[in-house]
Amino acid sequence: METMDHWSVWQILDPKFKLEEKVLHELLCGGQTFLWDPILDSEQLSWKGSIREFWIELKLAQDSCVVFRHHGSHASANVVQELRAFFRLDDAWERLINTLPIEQDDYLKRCAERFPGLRILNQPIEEVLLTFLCSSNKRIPQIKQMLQLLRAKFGKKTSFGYRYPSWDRLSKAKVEDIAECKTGYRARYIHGSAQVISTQAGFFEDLNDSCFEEAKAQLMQLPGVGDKVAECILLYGGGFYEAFPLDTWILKALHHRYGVDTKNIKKTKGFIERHFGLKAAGLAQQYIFAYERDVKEL
DNA sequence: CTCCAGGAGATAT
DNA sequence: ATATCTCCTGGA
Repeated sequence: METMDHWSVWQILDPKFKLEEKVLHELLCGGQTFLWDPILDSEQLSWKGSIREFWIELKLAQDSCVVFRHHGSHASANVVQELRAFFRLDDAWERLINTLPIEQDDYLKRCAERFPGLRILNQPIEEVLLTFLCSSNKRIPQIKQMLQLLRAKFGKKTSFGYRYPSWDRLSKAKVEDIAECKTGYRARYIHGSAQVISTQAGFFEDLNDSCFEEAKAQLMQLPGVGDKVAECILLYGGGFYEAFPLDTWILKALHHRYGVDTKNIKKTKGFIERHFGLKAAGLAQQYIFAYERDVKEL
């Protein structure tokens, strides 16, 4: 087998897009996406992963600029466009942050200062749905493994790897075959969701045309999609920054840092809306999540 | 060995 | 509404 390792030259993504190493790592390996692996080559850290059909390597230049190279024969301009969308470079992050109570909230300020430039990535919602159907009761390495197996078994093969499987393909898969991908009881969720999606034409298109509440209700009709998973899908795949996934880390943080009675989900959601607002609550969640996993105090 | 992790769903109160 | 139990798997 011939392995033509055909990589483009390294290029700057955007001269204004600079990040610290720990922030880029958090973005690519912190639980938003599960398609990137850190690579340590000759003391230079980089990350290899994929976005749709593109296979990409990212690293930081001396001046902290994010640089990339890509595999295969794609035009660099297309990869740039894809990466700009992925990192949401054209979103007004500064303005979003300004809607958060950073100045009145020392804790949130500390979180934000620990991960400057942290943002919400933009991923295909149909991929994010599969991702977070796999996520329940699982840690990042296990979720990664499940997705890798699912892609290898049901995804389209490309010259460099496997793409995310289509929901059409998953709808024709047997539960047992999905379970072989170490998905466990989630295999039923994936299978069941695939059945619903394949019988509802335009399922994902309708989500894009819906408001947050409507889209959430639609998603929660799918087996395996509860409140937390729905909020993840809407935040990472739907671009709804008001979404605020309540996982165990965040619940612990809200309880210990703000004294919220997190046993009471309604009170908790009320606090979130009052304190963080609806414009960028999801971004606040991301800062807090990254911070707490980093400091491991709770 | 036991425990439980970045949950959802069913059941019982 | 709220609490408790079970559901696969793998790592501590």
